[in-house]
Amino acid sequence: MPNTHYEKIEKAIRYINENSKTQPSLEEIAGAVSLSPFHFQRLFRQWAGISPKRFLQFLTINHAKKLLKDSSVIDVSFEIGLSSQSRLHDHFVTLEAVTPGQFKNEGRDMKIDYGISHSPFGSVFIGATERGICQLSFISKDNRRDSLKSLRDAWPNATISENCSRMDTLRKQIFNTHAESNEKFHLFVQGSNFQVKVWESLVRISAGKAFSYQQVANSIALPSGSRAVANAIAKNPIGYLIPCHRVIRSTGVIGGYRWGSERKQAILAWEAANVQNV
DNA sequence: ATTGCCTGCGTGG
DNA sequence: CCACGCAGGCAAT
Repeated sequence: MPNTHYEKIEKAIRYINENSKTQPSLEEIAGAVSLSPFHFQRLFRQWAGISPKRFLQFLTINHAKKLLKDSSVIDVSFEIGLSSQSRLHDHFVTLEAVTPGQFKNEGRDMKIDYGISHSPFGSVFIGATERGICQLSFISKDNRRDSLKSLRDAWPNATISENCSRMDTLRKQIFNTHAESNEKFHLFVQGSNFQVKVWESLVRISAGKAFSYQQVANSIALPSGSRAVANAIAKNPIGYLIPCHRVIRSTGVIGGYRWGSERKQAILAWEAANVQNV
């Protein structure tokens, strides 16, 4: 899956958003990403496993509203304490967290590997300690350096070294959708108590579902805190595995995303396509 | 579907 | 403490 595939997808989504009023045809969209309708079809089948037409349906406001309606309530009845488990696609995610204060005492001589690899949603920067994955960010050509910088800023005492092959292996496991993988991932994050609480509730949202910021606020018993929740979500250091892309506006608008709203839409539609294949 | 006004909250100084 | 800004919500159109 070359990176150019995702770039085309993203471009198509942007074009659709910008021309939503005129309801562009498939031919028109294909033209906007400089592909023949035939190649456009093939690209989508390869990338998402579904036709562009189906894919477009997953991008509509109606579909998003339906997701919100079907999702009901996040089950937050996990054990109190800083760990939680969730099924995500065909693998499990556990979350371990420290507050910045705790980290100050424990965080000496920690080792972090990092590397850049290629996902269905563009290049990813992944960082991992012995205790778990501590960063996953999507990168574009103009922010290549930022991910490494934020890793260094977050873990100033750590020994950080490049290990592309480890991250490439990890990347394959993370974005693998085949049922036999059944991988387990351990995440190791640093955040305020509030942030961690919010991130934990995100991990409990399974693929193919979506919640509004309001619903997440309800789930942590802070019904008036939707904006604070949005703030906390925006600080999520581990994209995709902490599925902040599954939180959208209550109106069905996909809303903002740290790594670009189009990418959020792409991931959601891709998940929708994969879930229904199960 | 789009605007504009409103909110309460955590965060950082 | 207090001021700030927010990846939001909601009502009106």
